[in-house]
Amino acid sequence: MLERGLVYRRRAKVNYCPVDNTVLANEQVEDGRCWRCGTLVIEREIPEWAFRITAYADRLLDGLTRIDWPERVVAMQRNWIGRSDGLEIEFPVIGARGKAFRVFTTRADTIFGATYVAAAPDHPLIQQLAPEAKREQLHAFAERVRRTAKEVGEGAQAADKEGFDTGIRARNPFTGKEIPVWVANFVLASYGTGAVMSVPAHDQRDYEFAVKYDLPIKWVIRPGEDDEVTQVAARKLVEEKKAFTDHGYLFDSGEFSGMPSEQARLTIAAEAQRRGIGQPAVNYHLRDWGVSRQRYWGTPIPIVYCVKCDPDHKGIPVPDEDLPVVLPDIDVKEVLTGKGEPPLAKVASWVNTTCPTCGGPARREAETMDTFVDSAWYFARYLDPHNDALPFSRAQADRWLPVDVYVGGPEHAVLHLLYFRFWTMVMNELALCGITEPAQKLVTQGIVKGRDGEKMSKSKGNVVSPREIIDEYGADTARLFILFAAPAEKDMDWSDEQVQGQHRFLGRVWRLVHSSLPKIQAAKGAEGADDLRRRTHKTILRVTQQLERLQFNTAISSLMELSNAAADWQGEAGSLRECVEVLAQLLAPLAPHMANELWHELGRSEELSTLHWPEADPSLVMDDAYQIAVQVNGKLRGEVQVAATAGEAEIRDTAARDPKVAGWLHGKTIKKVVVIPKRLVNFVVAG
RNA sequence: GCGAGAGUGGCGGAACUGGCAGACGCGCAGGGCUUAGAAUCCUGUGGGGAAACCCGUGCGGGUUCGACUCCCGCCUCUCGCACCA
Repeated sequence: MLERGLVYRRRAKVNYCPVDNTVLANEQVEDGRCWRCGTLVIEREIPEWAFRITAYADRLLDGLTRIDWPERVVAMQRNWIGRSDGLEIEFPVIGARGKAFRVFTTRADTIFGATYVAAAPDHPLIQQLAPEAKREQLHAFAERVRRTAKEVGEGAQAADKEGFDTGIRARNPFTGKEIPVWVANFVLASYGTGAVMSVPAHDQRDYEFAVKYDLPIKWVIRPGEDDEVTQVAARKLVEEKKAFTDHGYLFDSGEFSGMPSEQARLTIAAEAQRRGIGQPAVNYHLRDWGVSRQRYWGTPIPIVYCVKCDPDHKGIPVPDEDLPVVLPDIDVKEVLTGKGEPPLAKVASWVNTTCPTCGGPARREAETMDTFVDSAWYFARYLDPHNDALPFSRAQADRWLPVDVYVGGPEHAVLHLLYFRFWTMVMNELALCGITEPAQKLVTQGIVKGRDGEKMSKSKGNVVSPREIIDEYGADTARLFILFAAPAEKDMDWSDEQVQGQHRFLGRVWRLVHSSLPKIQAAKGAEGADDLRRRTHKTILRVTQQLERLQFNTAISSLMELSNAAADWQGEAGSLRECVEVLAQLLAPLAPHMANELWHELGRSEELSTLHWPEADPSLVMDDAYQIAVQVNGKLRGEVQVAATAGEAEIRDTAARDPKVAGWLHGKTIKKVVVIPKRLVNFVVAG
């Protein structure tokens, strides 16, 4: 990856957690706080290693259309990558030859309405071009913005809009008018070009800023081609203190007047390009993935520094034959200073090494990688865990990958699940595997909430451990409870009563088998087609399907139904035997301990997980008679039994003869009869 | 504000592709077993009504013989993102 430029060392402002004493990636900061401990993150400038995930931004976006992942996760990733297509264009500075503010805009169609330029307070041109008298104030303003941003936490509730006239003047390249250049606290140096063209009439943010500082507001887009419509719209917007941000038609925009927004955007961009003052540009919200961590636990970064061969401190990769670099076996506590220094730096015997190029003394990189690096590819290591030459062999990768169904939590949508996809694309590029997407289907399971209905957390003290149920009722009950309570992808509430309910179910199955034993011991094999056998085989079919679809809750209720039917059964002992055996087999994935125990009680010695899954006998899955609902004008009026072989006419006649139905049909004209085989008959009558 | 998802009994939740709404479980009520309890078993359990029946899947319309399911317009809730130009 180093050779391919996919990992590089940079000096950058990083997110730093002062409690965990480590750097965090952008994805690992939630609302300005550390994802792990919730501490407000501070900004620090530390050199670090970073993965060039941004080089994959478009591939990460494209791939989303080819995988079967929940819409929610797909949307979050799309959002996070945040591709934005627009135009970069220059606003020349008046009185400073050759200097210009480059701005990024997605709304080139509104350029005739750009009445000022807003730059980030620390934009490089500001200090350089601002009049002498203003420099100090500008500097103070930039300082203040930086401090507030830190206090509020980046991305937290936005501070009030604040700005400052720099005294610099620029020219709107399309209107030719002189406009002021302001600095504003809402313009981010790290996004786009660090400066924007402000169109207060058509951008809410610019509008609020312009109102506050009394800057001109110029309308250039109107909702229709008609003046009157525009007047009405404008009045309403002024009343609501809103900018008109929709697309529409241009006016007061020179030769572009009358064009619809979409067309104008392209035409204006082309014109800017023709004049050599701008070109199309794409921006992403996604940043490169900073992976250096000042921790012990993590994969060592396999780089050494040699003063002689590498005076710029760029790093020399550890040669393949010396990989992997493993962590030294030390007592971690002894090297922790609590000051955020990498613990490994304190381990002289490990840090000091020889340079792979010149053989002279060298130092190892003492920082370790983000542990998300490990989780990005562990799935593939399972394919070939004993391979000590490669992460895994290509043959195994081709045989197994991609993962068919991956189960995880939605809270990792832009963390693990993003890195996971990126890493797979890199592995593909390195020809380690042939796939570009690691998991075809993603299922996001819900979380179990505490007894108070709140998300479990140690600080709230509402954590319920599965251990509690396991100790009191056993692991089978614990499993059934969790699976039964709600569909897999839904959050569920903890419920002590439901736990007991599952325990009772297992008790019923246990007693069912034991009370059946004397009856079925001497029984012949199951034969014929009685109700219980039909039910047994239908249940096989249903449960198999439900398990494949991960509908564990309904699979369990199907088993409950079968168990209830078996308990009531008065017929053939052979059918009962078959039923309880099947019950044990179908229960095996859900409550394995009890299922195997029962299997052995039934006189079978195998381990259930080694047996073939039961198969339904097709002849027993079909009924030879059905209960059919009878409606009159769409209302349920009766129920009749008809043979499976009955034709439409026969079904209709049987239904009409039913005494209850006949009462409703009496004296009416039948206008239409709808017959849905095996389900219902509907008589449409009048009069 | 933007994006995604969800609204069904007292509760968790069922209902394949438009075809008997409420499966299964919990809870509750009544009963059996027991000196009593625990456990367990049986019966009942959407609302109204004595009954025949009527009403009922967030609200209002629509399509259809028939709508929890499809269409249009709202409301509420949950989650995610949010000064990204």
